[in-house]
Amino acid sequence: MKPTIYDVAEKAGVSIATVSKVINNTGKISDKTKQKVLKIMEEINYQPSVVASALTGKQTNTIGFLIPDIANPFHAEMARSVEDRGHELGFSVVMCNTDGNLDKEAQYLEWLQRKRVDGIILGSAAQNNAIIKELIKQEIPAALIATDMPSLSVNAVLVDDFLGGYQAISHLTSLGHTDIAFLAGNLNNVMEKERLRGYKQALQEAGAAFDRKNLLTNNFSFDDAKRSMKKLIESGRRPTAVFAFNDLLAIGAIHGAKEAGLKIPDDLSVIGFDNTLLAAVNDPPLTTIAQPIQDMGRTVTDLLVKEIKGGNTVKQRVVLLPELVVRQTTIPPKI
Amino acid sequence: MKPTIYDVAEKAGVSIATVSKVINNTGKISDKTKQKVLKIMEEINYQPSVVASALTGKQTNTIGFLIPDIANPFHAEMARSVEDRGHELGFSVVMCNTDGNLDKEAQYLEWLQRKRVDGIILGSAAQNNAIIKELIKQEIPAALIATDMPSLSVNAVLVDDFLGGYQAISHLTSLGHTDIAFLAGNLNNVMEKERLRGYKQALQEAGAAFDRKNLLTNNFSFDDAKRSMKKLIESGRRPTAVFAFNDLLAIGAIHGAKEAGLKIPDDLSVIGFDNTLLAAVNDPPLTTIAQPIQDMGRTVTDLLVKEIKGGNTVKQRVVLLPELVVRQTTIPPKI
DNA sequence: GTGAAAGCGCTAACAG
DNA sequence: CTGTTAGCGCTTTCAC
Repeated sequence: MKPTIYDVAEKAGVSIATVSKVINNTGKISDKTKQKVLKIMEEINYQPSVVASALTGKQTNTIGFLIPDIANPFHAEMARSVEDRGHELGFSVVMCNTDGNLDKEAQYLEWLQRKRVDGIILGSAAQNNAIIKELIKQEIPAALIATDMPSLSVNAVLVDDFLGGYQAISHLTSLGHTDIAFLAGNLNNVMEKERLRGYKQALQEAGAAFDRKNLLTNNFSFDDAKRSMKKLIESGRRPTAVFAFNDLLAIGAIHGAKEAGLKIPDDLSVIGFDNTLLAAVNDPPLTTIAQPIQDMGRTVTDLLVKEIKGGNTVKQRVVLLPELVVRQTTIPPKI
Repeated sequence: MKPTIYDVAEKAGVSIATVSKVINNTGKISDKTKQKVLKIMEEINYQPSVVASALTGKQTNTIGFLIPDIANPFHAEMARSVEDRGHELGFSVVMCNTDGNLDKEAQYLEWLQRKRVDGIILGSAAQNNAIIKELIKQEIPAALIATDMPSLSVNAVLVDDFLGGYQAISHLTSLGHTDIAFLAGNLNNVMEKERLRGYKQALQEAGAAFDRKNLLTNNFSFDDAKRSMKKLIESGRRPTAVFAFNDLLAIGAIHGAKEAGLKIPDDLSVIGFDNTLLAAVNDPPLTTIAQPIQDMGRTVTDLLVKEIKGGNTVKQRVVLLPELVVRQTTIPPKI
């Protein structure tokens, strides 16, 4: 059997209360008994049960992390930084893949509560904020990452998507492009809408007109992006540049364009978003808008833990700024 | 306050024991009281505490998952499938990034035990099996994934690395290559050694000689792979094909080769390992040896859960077979 | 400084 | 069928 606090107490010739105090460094105990207890704990390799202490009202030092899909490099890198930071702060993180599915989300949330996690990071709650409201009502610390919920009082960290879109297009227009396609997803979320706004703004500032036909939607998959790019080009439309919603789609677009006979970047400049591993590894290396993924993960974790520890701290919304990373897929258009 | 079993009991006019029975579907209770209790639970939104029930000896329905690095696509895909399967079986999974660091590993292991996870999947325990022995001694269900521990009695799922190496090289020799570099990592683990064995075997069967100079090591990073490939070529050595330890390294090699002025696959055939997203997305799409990542994750999870539930079941070692996926980076050598 | 004792929310005999 | 009761391992007053 695993040793309990009673075992320690007995062998050390003290009461369990005393042992508890040395474990938690609370109350007053003489240095002598403290050492004695410590020694015994060491000897019998005693590990205090988190379960038992959680039952008495203490925290579980666990946070739940809801993400759409850990296999997606963007989310994986995020998860990595959340886990790292969480661990530094003494928390373990349980991951939950929601696939953006509301039922799964709700199910996980309930499950996490039953496990008494101390707080929850929502990496995907785009569609339904009822869920978050519930969380707030139950007074469970929560924090959003890369999800905007303007009407809610929750800690959140996001990236300035408008600026990201603006930066991407400004880079392109400064190179001389004016006919720029936007390879979006379903355009149903704030992120995309903001980037689109940035796109339009930059276009306008460059004196170029916005052409509705340059707006491509797809289901966020590599293959779909590839297909729709190919189709676009084969249909005769021929923008000189593409701005994709993320690196994966950008690379899909590149593949599609190549299949349609174009050369990258000679015939088509391409810019992505996220700056994941994919962008660096692509050939030619992909110009992209970098999200500060590390910082985002770190920051939400800090925010959440602060709320867990501090009780009623002021909620904040941290907006991180994206950054243009110029690599080799964007050049001036060939006339 | 969150409702407890007492609240339910009181409002339903029964004892807590009765409530407990309907929660767990144990014992015998009349359908009538059962419905009544169920109704109340619904009404006050009662969620049984996992913590409390764990304290009475029941399981926590949590499994720990130790991985070197979730940001690595191979591990991320694995994590995804472990999480999916775990969730299907009613378990949540807490992830732990070890970076292959023994201290971190030990620390996490202790932490997980204190949390009373029901079992642990080791995705990285390559170097020190003392840790696993300890786990076994403590009678904590454990399972290994993609890690060989020949001398231990643990559940494990692995892929036949010898076969993988053999398949890769056979494919290459059948195309006519005989001068094939092996871009490995540090060659310190069984996986690499097995693949090397496969490499040698296939080479020999093709009547080609093994040349020590074709053995390249690196620190498992993209940049390092790129650098060492470039250096090799510039040094005048010029194999007609490369077999890389994983897709990332393969792509690194491609970049290095290109920088050295070679064309892929015209001047150099390249084959990777894993068949991650990277391979599919690379341009040209990378020929690779596919590991059945999904199945591996699913299988370990099943194995572990069976052990958790079943008690003393017979341990097994499941060896999955890799598969050659021919894409566009391997062609016959130009003479 | 230290210990006795009352829970935390739930499960599992054991009675009835 | 249903209820009583004794813990699970730990924290936390409150006495001494």
